Amino acid sequence: MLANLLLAWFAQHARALPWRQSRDPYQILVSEVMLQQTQVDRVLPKYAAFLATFPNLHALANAPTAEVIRAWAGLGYNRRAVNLQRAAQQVMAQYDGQFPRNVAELRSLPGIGPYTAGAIACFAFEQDVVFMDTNIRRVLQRALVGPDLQVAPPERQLLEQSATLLPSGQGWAWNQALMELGALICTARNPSCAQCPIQRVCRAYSTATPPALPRPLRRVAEGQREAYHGSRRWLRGRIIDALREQPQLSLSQLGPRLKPDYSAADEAWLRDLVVGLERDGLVAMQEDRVGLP
DNA sequence: AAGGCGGGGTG
DNA sequence: CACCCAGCCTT
Repeated sequence: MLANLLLAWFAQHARALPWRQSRDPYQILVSEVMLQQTQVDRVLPKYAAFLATFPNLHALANAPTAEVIRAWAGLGYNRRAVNLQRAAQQVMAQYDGQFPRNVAELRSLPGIGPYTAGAIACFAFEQDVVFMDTNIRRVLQRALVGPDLQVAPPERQLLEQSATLLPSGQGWAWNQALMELGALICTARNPSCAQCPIQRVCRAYSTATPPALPRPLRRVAEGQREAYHGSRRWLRGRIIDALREQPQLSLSQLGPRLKPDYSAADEAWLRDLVVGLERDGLVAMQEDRVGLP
């Protein structure tokens, strides 16, 4: 019953997202990696541009890594760009350019974990496999367990239930629909239970507690708003951004772009950041100059 | 089992 | 501000 309700709703309300129109494993791979911890709305414009620049596996595998990192601007988690290209290169080298179809082999590619391997097997090759992401987890927990997300069943258990509920031959629609419901209706905050197609069979709905009262207004602490600004993560992002514009920079050129009062005494600090980026394959250093690889 | 990794949007 | 977002990798 749950599956029937969910799939009927999905057939009516699914967004026409570009990666849903494709079964090309390369295009699916690109979309899934971009969507790791990144919202659909932010991915959409980058996705089209990326595929225009790197239309197929061959183009991506053979591109300068610097170009791939540039195409990743605005998406965050820049290591994903490096791993995506390495995955493309590995498919070319180890699989003769033909994507492996099973989850275990997909899982061996860099940057492809349990979720993405399942998603490619399902969304590109239309296999009846189950996997977990933040939307599927929340939807299944609410529907099958109840409203309290604090008492989380083991991941394995939710996956088993998903596999049991999955209508044979419709894995693609089942997983897409779970994720779509989580994105549009069964949201983390303020879910739209009134519009929910599965409310009749949802444990969280039948035992739903009234919506929490609005939080008391916090005092706006203007002074201490920034914890992220100036952090290591932020600095790494600034370095990559600078190198997207300027192919090569010396440390003494780079430093002032991160820290207005940069001096020679800061070089060890800056070098540590650069070494970290180098280890991630995001920059290359030669002599005293830094650049995208 | 934790922490690191980007960046922007939302309540 | 705290939280959220189609996770993955290293330690």
